[in-house]
Amino acid sequence: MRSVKKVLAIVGPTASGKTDISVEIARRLNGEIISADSRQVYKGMPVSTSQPSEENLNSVKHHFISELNPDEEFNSGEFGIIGRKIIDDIFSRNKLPVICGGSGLYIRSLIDGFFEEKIESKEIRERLYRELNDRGEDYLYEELRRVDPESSQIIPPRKVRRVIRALEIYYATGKKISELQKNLPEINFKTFQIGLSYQRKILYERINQRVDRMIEEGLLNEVRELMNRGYHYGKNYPVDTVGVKEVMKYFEGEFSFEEMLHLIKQNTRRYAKRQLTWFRKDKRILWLEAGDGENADELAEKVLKHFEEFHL
RNA sequence: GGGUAGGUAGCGAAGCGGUCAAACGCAUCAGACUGUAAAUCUGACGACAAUUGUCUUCGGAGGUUCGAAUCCUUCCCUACCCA
Repeated sequence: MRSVKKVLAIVGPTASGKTDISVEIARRLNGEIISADSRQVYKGMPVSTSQPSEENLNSVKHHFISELNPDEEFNSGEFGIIGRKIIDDIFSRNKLPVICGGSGLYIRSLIDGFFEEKIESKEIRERLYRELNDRGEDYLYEELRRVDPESSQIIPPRKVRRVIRALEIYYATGKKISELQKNLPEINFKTFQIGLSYQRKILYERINQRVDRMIEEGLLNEVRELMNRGYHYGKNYPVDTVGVKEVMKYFEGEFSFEEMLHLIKQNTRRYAKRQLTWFRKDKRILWLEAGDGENADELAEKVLKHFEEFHL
């Protein structure tokens, strides 16, 4: 008989200090970090996405950091599939997988699994976008209602992208997305999720400070470089990122430096709020009140204690 | 001292006799979301009851009117201009 393997996941909103804590823990428990962050996977934006420091990257093995160019597509489904392979591999080397990230959907895909069929059709998707243009979103929604009523119940009419994705799958395979979504993969590990929580006010202060630091660390140069390489938030989704988009608009003269700074902070706060809404819904997460002054070591200590007490 | 423009809910800003608790934007809060998720989308937002409900608001005080944020008088304040 063998016990089910345990995986540790550290979640929380942006600027909650996940990165430092997870590195500390990985160090102590002989772990490797699986970054569950939809933007840190990309190269060329270490400052804007607050990637782990060079030092951290060197001291602990990280996965899904700086692996793709901003014109390469990636998504939560693929992340889950590849991530699970990596988790198996980490276990096979007798190490502990430590998931760390703020992209809720990615984490869900990784630890709970989405259907694994890879369905993507550029042509169909393009056709659907053309239809959207010509006939509007109501038309597409009607189409979905006809083709996959169950999904149309779940997907709000205004969420065009999801309507399109559902239709894309239907036309590419003849299968309904609502049916596919019932085929969840087997997950051979159990995840203990711990969330870092702060009083809203403190979190917002941390966010504001972090944005100021990003400027000092060369955010503007980073974005300039992205632009020089031809990336733009209008055509490369990975670059449609808080902190990048605003700087691009600043360079394009859309607003002043002050306005840009203000907007980055504001949008980051909003992002954090959405993350909290997402994570709050997952009742499996154990929340750890992080307070203000605590350092990564102390917090890591607490996380470890809880992790040890977590039994299946 | 004179002139002009203003003072509206957390801020910005509409409204200029009834349909105004008062448009709209922002901030804030709450929520949805299984393959672009740092994205996309929804709702609440004077107070209280928390669905049709009640109460207190539109610088202050008076007044006109069946009825005022909207008209009149007066006072206070702000900005700019002339002294």
